[in-house]
Amino acid sequence: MNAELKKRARRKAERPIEILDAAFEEFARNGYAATRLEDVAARASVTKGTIYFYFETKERVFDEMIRYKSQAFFPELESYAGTLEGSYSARLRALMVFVYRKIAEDRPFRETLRFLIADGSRFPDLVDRHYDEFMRPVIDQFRMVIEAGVAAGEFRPSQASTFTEIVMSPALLLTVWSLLFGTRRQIDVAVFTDASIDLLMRGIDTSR
Amino acid sequence: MNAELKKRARRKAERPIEILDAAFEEFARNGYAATRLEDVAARASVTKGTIYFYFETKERVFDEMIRYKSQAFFPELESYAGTLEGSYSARLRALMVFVYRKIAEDRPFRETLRFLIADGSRFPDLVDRHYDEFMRPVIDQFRMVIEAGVAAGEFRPSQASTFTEIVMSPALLLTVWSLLFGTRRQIDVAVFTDASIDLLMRGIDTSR
Amino acid sequence: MNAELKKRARRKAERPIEILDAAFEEFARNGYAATRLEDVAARASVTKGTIYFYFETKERVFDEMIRYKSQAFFPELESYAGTLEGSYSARLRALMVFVYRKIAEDRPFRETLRFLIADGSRFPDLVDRHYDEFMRPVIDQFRMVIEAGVAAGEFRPSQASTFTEIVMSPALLLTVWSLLFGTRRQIDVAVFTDASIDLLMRGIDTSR
Amino acid sequence: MNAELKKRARRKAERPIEILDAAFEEFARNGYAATRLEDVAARASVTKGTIYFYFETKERVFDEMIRYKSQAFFPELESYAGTLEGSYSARLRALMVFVYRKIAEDRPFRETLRFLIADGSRFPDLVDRHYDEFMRPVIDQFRMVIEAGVAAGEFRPSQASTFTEIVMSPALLLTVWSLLFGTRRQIDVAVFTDASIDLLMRGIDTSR
DNA sequence: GATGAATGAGCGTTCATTCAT
DNA sequence: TATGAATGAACGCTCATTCAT
Repeated sequence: MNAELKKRARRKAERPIEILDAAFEEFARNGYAATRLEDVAARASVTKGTIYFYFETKERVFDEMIRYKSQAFFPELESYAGTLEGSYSARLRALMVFVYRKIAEDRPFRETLRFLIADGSRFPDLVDRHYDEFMRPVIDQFRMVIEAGVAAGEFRPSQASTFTEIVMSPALLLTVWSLLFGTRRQIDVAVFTDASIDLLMRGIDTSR
Repeated sequence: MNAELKKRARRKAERPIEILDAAFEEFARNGYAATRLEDVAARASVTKGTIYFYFETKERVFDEMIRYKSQAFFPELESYAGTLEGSYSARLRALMVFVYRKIAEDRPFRETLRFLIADGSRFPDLVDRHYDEFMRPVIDQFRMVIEAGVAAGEFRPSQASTFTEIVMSPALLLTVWSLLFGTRRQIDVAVFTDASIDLLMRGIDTSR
Repeated sequence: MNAELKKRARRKAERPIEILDAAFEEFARNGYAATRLEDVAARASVTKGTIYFYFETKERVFDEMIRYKSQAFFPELESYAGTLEGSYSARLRALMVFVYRKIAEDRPFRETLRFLIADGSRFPDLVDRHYDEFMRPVIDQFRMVIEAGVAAGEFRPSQASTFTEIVMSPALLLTVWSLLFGTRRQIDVAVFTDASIDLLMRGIDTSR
Repeated sequence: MNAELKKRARRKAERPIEILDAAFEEFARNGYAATRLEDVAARASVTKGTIYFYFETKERVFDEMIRYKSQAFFPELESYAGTLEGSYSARLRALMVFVYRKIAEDRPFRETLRFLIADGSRFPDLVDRHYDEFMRPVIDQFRMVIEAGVAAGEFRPSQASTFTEIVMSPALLLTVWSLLFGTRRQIDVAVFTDASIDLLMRGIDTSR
């Protein structure tokens, strides 16, 4: 009976998470407005009323789902960045591989981007948060490596340090591609990443 | 009375277009599901019934709005590409400027991308059409210039010709940035374009 | 050109009839409430506006359609009744055959009954009219023959003269059967008529 | 509180029935298409939403209302038929009285017939069901008695056993009369029944 | 006479939200 | 905690009716 109790307690504690997981799937499938809380409830194996026990409104379910699903890239990134070593070129390459892979493989990240593009105007806080906790840290890490590389004479001085966004733009394209075409026009992430790195590092032009 | 007649006739002919223009604004503001046809009607200064005189369903309004708003980049691109001359490097730069500007300045293009990212799964035909009439033509133009440049020995052989998407990815980032942050974190398109071109042409790395 | 003019004039004169014919078909198919004037118009090869040129409202279209479709049985019946001769038994048989056939074969009659059963409460005048111009005359004719037959000693005195409805009830059953089951459970009208006549004339019982 | 609970539980269980009862009244008054679910709801003292909690569509409300209202004549008839005894003539009379009374007194039966005549084409299953559960059983009972009577030499062989419908046709006339004229031209059921029985048993004709 | 664009009231249906249990 | 019956506002869509041409 103690075991039973514990199981129940554990389940109780996990309820909100189960609901948010279900919400993620449903919102991802239909978008914010077209998702019915009833379907979220069904997917989480609870009833609508239960959702309202844990969350005040549909907006809150969405909001907290996003926060829950998009948390924790920041520390991951920082910690990875801390391990970088060797030439700045190697560091930049490694960072790009890391970020591209994250973006390409992390469905929650991808769908969060979809949510924010679709309904960001209704949830401006989430957009800001996404910038602060994903976009900016990534840009900052790129900038730091690039600036250090320039200082070390390894990279030529260029706009790349002011527009670090450029360096992550192929990764974003990968994401948008996936959001638009799903599995229909899949791009080989590894090869695409290599190509992007190659291009950004060495350029197209031979006339230098 | 002749003037009256003409005005009426002209208005009649323009009704569907006025409705689609209004639909664009409302769908852009709220997304597909959260847009009320009543609001579209009000913005177009007609009543709900009138919309249904011209369009069968809300879906059709959306679909035809997208088609109407995203038409005609293809010929524009082809015609521009036909005027390219000079070194392949110059041609590629010119093409990038042309495409980046289009993407950056054309709100219908931007919002169409938002629509497709948000509700593409409900309108797969529109997604395919967008690929066929925008993405692929752009990619093809880039590829042609790059391959010619490589053949002429002006560009080094690289993955750039197999992953031409990379070349347009900064432009896509510009779009997504705008969709996400609106005017809050605006990027200077001209400078960003220059930077992107510079980077893609010459690369970051100095070690060559 | 004179011919053209005449044709046009004729068509013009026939327009309302064409509309009422079309209305009959549509109302028969869907009932009053579920019929769209647009469909009536289409079937009559005119536009909705034209219907309103000839009829004030949908109710009037229905009303006039019923009057048009159910007219003229009265004189037909009277004139037929005038031709009856021979024994009263033969006259009654002939009258039953005449009435049964009319009911069985006349789709407008059948559908009118459907209309009145379905929407009679909305059109009480039509119901009264149907009674006055169909039900009562039929009953009266039966009654006259029966009473004359009784007076002549050919028929036994019975309730049949007060409840003449009974004599026409098999015909009504035929109608209802058709309205309910369409062609699914068709009854052979001729044989059924004979059987009904036989039964009503001679009875089931042998113990007399 | 226990009383409260019970009352609530009972109400909950009765809700669908209350709705169907209300639906019966409204559909009977206006027909299927012209009935507003809002009025059904009001009559049942609930809101529109509640109806949709119990029934999927307006069609389902109608369908289930018919099934609920027209159930259970079959067993009643069988059980009554089991009690018949005495001469076949007496049995047939008794059966006719039983069926005629049922038809005359049972408003749900009458209105069901109206529904099926009016909207049967939209609900073919209901029409079939009505045939299987009302028309055929009645016909079969009549046929069995008549055939037994013929076998016993009490009835003369006639078409009455192949067209048993004739025997129930006066009852159907009674129904149609009521559907058409309501209380305006009421027929005295008892006397009409007697007259019908008399006529069908003995016939009009004296010339035998 | 005839058209057909336009209206607007109305209805079926949905769904976020509430609340008694 | 959790349920699920109940609500009611809202929205897509329909269609009888009008009216300028």
